[in-house]
Amino acid sequence: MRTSQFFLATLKEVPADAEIVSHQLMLRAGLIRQVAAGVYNWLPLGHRVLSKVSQVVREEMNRAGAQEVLLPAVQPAELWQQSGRWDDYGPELLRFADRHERDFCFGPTHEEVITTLARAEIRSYRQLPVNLYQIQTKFRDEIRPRFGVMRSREFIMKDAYSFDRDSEGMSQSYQTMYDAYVRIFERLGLQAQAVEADSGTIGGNFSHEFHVLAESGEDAIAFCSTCNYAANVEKVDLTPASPSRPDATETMSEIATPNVHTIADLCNCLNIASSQTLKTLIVQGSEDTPIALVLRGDHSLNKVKAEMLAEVANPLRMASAKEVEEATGVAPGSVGPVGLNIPVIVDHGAAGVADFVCGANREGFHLKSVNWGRDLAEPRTHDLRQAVEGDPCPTDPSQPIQVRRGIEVGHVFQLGTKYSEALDGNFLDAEGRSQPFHMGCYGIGITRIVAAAIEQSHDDNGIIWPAPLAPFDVCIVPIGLKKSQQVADAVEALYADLTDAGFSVLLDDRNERPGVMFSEMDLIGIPHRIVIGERGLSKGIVEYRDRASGESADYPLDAFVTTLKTISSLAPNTT
RNA sequence: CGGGGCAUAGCGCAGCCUGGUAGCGCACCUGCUUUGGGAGCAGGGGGUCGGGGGUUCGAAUCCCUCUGCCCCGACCA
Repeated sequence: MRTSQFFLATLKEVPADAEIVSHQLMLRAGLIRQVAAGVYNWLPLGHRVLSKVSQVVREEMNRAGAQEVLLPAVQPAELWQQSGRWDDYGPELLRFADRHERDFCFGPTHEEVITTLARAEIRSYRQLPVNLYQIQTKFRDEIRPRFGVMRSREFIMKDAYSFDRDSEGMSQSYQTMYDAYVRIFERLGLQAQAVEADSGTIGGNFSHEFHVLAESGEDAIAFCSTCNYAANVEKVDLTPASPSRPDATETMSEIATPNVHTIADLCNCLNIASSQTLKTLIVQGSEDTPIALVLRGDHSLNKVKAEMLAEVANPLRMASAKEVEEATGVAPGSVGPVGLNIPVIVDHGAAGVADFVCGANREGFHLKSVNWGRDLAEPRTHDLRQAVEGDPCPTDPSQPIQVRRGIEVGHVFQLGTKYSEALDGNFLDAEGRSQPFHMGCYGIGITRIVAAAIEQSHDDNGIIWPAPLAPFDVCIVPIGLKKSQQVADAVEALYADLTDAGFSVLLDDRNERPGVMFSEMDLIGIPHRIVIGERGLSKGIVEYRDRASGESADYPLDAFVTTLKTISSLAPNTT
């Protein structure tokens, strides 16, 4: 490809709306352009990268025994009504009606469609197991799309669904996919980490996320420093092996705290640590009654854990100020567990504090030196809080966990029979009995991977593509192309030779100044650069430069194709 | 959905407070010069000032309204 023919759309300035480096560079390098909030055009350069990602994913899925299909993007409401998700999925599901006023949605995921397909076509255990996948555009009407294609509303996802006769088979299919994912991220040149995860709204009971570690990541991942435990912080179990609490040393008293409604205010006012305070959150109960959740002042509520409680509404909803007042008799900010006549569930951390400070259920007052089992009943405890750095590792409690940020690029779930039961996805087993499929589902964010790769690999000059993702393998920058027939001849010959050797080559044949060409080739991140000018040609050499290291060296022109083959095969991430 | 902000040339912005000729840098076009890290000089093109309504002799500027986009929070792959 020649730059004079190629749709290059680079930007010198950083677009004002782009926050994170991958978004900035994707716009500047001309990979994408925004069309609407969370909706993007993929320009030729970006599309080439996208194709590289898809191709690697496709090859590894095929190798793992999965078969590619293409399911519809638009799905009828009935399917979602049957699974119950028409109501459960919420406003994130983009819904619309056709000309006959029939309801449809734009698929955010495809469990319903695939299960219906399997129900129709798979009748016998002899046909199992099956794993079907697609690479397709999804739409999720995110409340707040941000960070470019990192969290867009329209995005491309590889989603696979496995069908097995029993849970052992499902576990095997799951493991096969897990292994395939490890290979995929390795081949893509990404440093990805598998972590234990919550299965969220997709449902199911066993799940791992694959994360690319990056400061800009939206998820927090807990690692153990010694064992190989790694989990989304939402998932970290903080149930203590042996609950303990210091003895009470003081007598409870009520103190005036005018205008104090936050933990920070309270700590300032009384000059105490937030770990010595308790906060009381009122949430909607699963019946109509509100529930009080009590946490230490310095801890925060983990929604996933709260939602696991039978008496808490799922999804979790915080009570409004008005509801709090109706339930407790006082406005938010003054609520405490003492004398509360709604159900109270206390986090293990909060249950371990003695002589604590909490709201007095009376405007302008707090209680001080409060103790469980004395000033109020021994609490009903549960694991409710978000893990933080330094919490004990669930596998080896003697070790503290570390918390790092990650970008979720893949997620594997064991679904079990949730969808097959809801949608009558059954087959006949060897005894002729009807059984529901044991399903698994496996997602990879194709578009997000492009952004994640850039987050992980860039410098001040632009993108540094891992070789397997690069839109072109090598670029040729001629010096004095229009002036020197010698340069023009050498460039054309090398371009042809490299192309014949199987490299994808970008030849900068514009009449630009060298600085412009260097800057743009750096920005778009081509791994290998060759500079050809009269100066070198007179000695029979060309200059080679490695984008990642910035190191350059001169090589003889006549054997350069062989040289580049050697160099590129030595690079850490080769195709 | 709550809170905040922005909308003026392809991009980045000024002008608005205090109403009166729509501007700057980059990009773009032409010419000359230049050619190893986003060139110099000269000339040039390009804007319903997000839409609608109002106030006024006169609105980018003041008022009302709608829309879009961005940020913070709750939500999520």
